[in-house]
Amino acid sequence: MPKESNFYERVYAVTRQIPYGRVTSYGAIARSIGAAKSARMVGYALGNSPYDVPAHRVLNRHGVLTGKHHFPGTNLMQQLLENEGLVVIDNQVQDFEKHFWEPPTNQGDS
DNA sequence: TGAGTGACTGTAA
DNA sequence: CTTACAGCCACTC
Repeated sequence: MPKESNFYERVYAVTRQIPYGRVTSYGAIARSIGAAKSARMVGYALGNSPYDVPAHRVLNRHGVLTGKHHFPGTNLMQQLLENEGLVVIDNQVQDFEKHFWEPPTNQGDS
């Protein structure tokens, strides 16, 4: 039986809620699900995400496309972000704070 | 059961 | 400003 790891499920749930043209950080998602210390696992979970979650909208704390190498293509992640109206330069999102989207904290509280 | 690893973060120099 | 180190949790082998 495919046990549903609550941790992963929460990550997918929050990632799917990221609005268009917005971006967030692994740490922000981790905290929203009550696992602030597991920011690394958030990215790990996205890699295993069985859904089409917009993982390209998830960047590190500095707004850098740390996981762009994990995407198919070479600059697909950057292309997707630019396609949403964002400006990416040198794997870094410009005005990251301005486009930053903070996930709902109620994800960790039923 | 135990050891290794990572799409991170924060603090220090 | 950049570079370096340690802590951290969940997962896989």
